[in-house]
Amino acid sequence: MPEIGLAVSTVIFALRPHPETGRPVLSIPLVRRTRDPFEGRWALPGGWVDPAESLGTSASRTLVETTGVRPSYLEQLYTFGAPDRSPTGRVVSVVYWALVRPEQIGERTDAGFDAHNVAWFVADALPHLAFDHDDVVAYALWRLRTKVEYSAIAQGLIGSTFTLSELRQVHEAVLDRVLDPANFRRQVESSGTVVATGEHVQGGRHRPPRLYRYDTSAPLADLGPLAADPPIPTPADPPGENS
Amino acid sequence: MPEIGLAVSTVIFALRPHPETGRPVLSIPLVRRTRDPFEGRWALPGGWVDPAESLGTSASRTLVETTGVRPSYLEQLYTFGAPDRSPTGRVVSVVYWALVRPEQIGERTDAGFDAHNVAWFVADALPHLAFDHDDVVAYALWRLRTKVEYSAIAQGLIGSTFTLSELRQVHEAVLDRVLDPANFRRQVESSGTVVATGEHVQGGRHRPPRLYRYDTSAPLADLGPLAADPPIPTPADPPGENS
DNA sequence: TAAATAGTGTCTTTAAGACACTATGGA
DNA sequence: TCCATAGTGTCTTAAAGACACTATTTA
Repeated sequence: MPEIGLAVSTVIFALRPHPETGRPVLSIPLVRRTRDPFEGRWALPGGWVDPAESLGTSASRTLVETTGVRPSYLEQLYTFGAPDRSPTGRVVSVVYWALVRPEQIGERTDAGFDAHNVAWFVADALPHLAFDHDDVVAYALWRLRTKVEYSAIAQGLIGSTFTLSELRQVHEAVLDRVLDPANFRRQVESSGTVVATGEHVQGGRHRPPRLYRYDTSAPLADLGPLAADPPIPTPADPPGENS
Repeated sequence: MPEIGLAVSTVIFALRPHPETGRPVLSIPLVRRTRDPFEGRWALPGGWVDPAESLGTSASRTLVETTGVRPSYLEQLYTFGAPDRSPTGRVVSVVYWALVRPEQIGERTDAGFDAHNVAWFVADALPHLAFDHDDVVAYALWRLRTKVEYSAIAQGLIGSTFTLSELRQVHEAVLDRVLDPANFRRQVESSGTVVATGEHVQGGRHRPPRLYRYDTSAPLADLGPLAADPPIPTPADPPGENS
C-alpha cells in the first residue's frame, strides 16, 4: 500500500456584489497559504481526509472550518492526481464543488477563524493560484455553467423565495450573458421545478412580481444512480457515514 | 497525513456476441478475487496506485495487466470513498471507465496471465460483485448511456471503418433499444463526426452500403477544460506523466 | 423478380429564440 | 400620466421522431 497523501479541496461558488459595479457576480472564496509549498499564494479551501470520515463529509468539514460558509449544494467534481502536482510529495486531491446562498455568507469573526487569510474573488478574475488550482477552478466553472443550463442547481445560489427576475439574474450572472425574460419565464415554468407562493413583492415602481419557491420534491440535479452527497452537517451535527 | 489506501479500478465496456442469441451485447470483463476480502467473488479490474504514476496511467496499466485488453478510450468516472467500503481498512478508489474495440479483445493465454480468473459478463446481467462494485458499475453504465446520446464515444467500441448500419447497431446495443435508420443516419451525418471513405461493402444480398470512418480531427468527447487522459500506453510505451 | 437492406423525402411535434404587445403598480 | 418591470402572444427556426417511399444489389 503506497504512501500517497489524500486530500480534499472544494471550489465554492456564491453570488456577491461586484467590488466595482455592485452587481451580483459569481465569486469564489480562497485561502492564503501560510506555509510552504506556495506560502503566500491563494489556494482552494481543503485539507487531509480523516481515515474515519467519508469524502463528502471531509469536503464539507474542511470548507466550513477554513471559510466559515455552509454550502447548500455539494457535488464531487474530479480527482486530480498528477505525480508532480505538489512539490513536497505525492498528493491526490478529490475535488468537490459547492454552492452557497447569500444568507450563508456571514463575515465570520469568531475565535480560531483567521479572516485575514480568507477572501472572496470574482470567479473570472482570480490571481494565479497554488498547486494546479487554476486548472481545478477552470473545470469547476465549466461544470457549473454547463449544469445551470439543464438542471435546477441555480436554487443553490438563491434564497428560499424569489421572483423570476431574480432567478433570471442568477442565471445571467453564472452564464455571463443576458437572457430573454419572456423565454426564460416559459422555460422555468414548464420545467416544473418552481412553484408560485401566491405572494407578491411590493415596493418597486412597477407591477409587483409574483414570488416563487423551488419545488423541494424535485431533485436539484440528476446524478444518475449515484447516491446523493450526505446532508450538509450543521455545526451541531455529527458527521454522517455516507460516501 | 492519514494512512488511507489509494486504488484505481476500471469499468471496461466492449460489444461481444451474446452467449445465447449471438447478437452484439454490451459486456464487461471481471476478475475473480483469489484472496480475502470477498475471495471467490467477481470484482472490477484494478490495483494500487504507484506513487510515481498518474491516476490515468495507473488505470490503463492495471487493466491491461489483469484483463489483457487495451482500451481505445479511458475517462475518469468517480472516486468512491465510503469509510466502510472495504472490510480490511480504509480504501479510496478512483474509478475509470474504458471502451475496447472488438479487435482488441484477443483471448490471452500468455504466461503470467490467469484466464481462469477473468471472464466477460453481459453488462445488464452481472453477478453480485465484491465491495461496492455493483454501485460502481451501475453508475458507469448510466454515464456510458448518457454520453453515447450526445457525443461520438461510440467510435471507441467499433472498428476503424464501418457502415452506418453497424454504427447504429452499436448505439442500439448500448442503449438497449431500436433506432430509426433514417433519423439515425441524418443525425450522424449532420454531426460531422463521420466521413465516407468512398468504399462500399460487397457481399450482402442487398444494396452495398457505404463505408465510413470517424473524423479523427474531432474530439471523441467533450471534457471541457480538462486535459484529455494520457494516450493508452502500448506494451512498449513508458508510462506518461499526465494526470 | 423477389428479398433485403441502403438511402431519401416529408410531415408533425417540440423547444428555443426574437420580439411585439398588454398589464399594473408607484412616482 | 408616464415609467419601469411583469407577464402574454406569436412568429421563425431547428431538431427529433414517425413513416412512406425510392434505389440497388444478390439469390
